Amino acid sequence: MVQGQRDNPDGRERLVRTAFVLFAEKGFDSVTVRDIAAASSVSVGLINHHFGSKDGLREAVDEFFIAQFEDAITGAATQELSTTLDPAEVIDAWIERHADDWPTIVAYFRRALLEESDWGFSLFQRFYGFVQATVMRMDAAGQIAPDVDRLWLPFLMMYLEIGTMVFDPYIKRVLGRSGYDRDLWQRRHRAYMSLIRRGTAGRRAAD
Amino acid sequence: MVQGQRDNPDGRERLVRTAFVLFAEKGFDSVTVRDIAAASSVSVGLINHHFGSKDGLREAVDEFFIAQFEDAITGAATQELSTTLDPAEVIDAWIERHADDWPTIVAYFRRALLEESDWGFSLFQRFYGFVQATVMRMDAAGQIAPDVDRLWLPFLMMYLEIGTMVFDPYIKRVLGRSGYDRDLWQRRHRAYMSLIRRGTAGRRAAD
DNA sequence: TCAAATACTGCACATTTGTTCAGTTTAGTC
DNA sequence: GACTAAACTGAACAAATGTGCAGTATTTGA
Repeated sequence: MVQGQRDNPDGRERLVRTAFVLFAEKGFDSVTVRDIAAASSVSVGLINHHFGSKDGLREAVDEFFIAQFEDAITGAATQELSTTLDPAEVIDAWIERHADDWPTIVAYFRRALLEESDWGFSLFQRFYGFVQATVMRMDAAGQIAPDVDRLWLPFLMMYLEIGTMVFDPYIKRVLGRSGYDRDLWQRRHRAYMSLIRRGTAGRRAAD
Repeated sequence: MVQGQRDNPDGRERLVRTAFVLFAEKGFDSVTVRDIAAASSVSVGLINHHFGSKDGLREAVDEFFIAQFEDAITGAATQELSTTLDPAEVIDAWIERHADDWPTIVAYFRRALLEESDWGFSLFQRFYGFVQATVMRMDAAGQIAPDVDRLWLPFLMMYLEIGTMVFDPYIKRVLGRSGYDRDLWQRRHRAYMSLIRRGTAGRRAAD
């Protein structure tokens, strides 16, 4: 039936995957239905047949993105929390697994944030909830000094987490390579953890 | 003659200021020349008369923005560095002075960064240079531990600085008010300084 | 094998949008 | 007050773009 179509890369699915890449690259408004149809090797009419409108296609692509993103992020998060492996190894494995789609996912993520759509907000909110949970866990473990601002800390940590996603195109131009290159990404993770724990100066009291 | 026009808010200047606000609110592509002309109470033709094209207008608006932004940022930075006043007072004065234009400036800044245009990159680069200089100054003053990653630190600090600019629309929806509200902005600044200096745990060694 | 449902095509249409340009108004100069 | 240059207008134009739809091909189920 209709659902069966999603298995083989024909028509509907090819449109979604192609549109996903094009939207990520150029933004929703800058991509025409003719571009998408041509890149998918189908006719323009097929878009409206399956999705009703260009906006309908966008919704489908949004869902597709969420699935990809969710998979990549929460997969990594739960893995990092639940395993006793060396974090560096976990990161390695994660990069290895998402090397291909990650740039597109990041690019799409950027667009979503820029557009201030409702679902972009829900994405932000989910991220916020995740970081907030991390903060509460750290707090319960006594890793956060009493005079640290509990309101801003989660936001600041979010900035640090999302920063590379949002600014990677510029990182690339400053450093000559992506912040998601294996070694750079690992270094970033260590630098991030270090900054969170003890800032730039002095060494932390215990542990 | 031509230059004299810039003094009184007629025609050309009104177009630039209006377009600045509209671009910041909706983005370049989503604003039509007719929107701009109508909001400026002039005819469509005048845009091409003065700027040659819609892109010409954008360039003029970019220049206008840079002037505003430069003024606001570097003014605050130099003031904060050179005065012996309480930083809180400096921030207060700064907020007071830019309360009106700041939201528009921030919104335009968001668009510029997320569009990946060349001049958006130069904006990023300028910011990067500024933060890097701060890091070097801190380093020279011995405020940075030897094992801190010198490559990532400037970027991470940038994320913290720019974060509120880029994500303020979402902050607004999470907290119910802008991160640039007087007290929130002050708290953010303190939280930022604290995080940079000593992280979340322990107290710093000296000072 | 037949029929109905669904995938798919591609042209036509209406709307939007940036640009052009011939004409009009305004402001400065001698 | 006449002359000129610049500011300004607004209708017309062409290109681009999303959508509708009548028709064709393909798949599905009995």
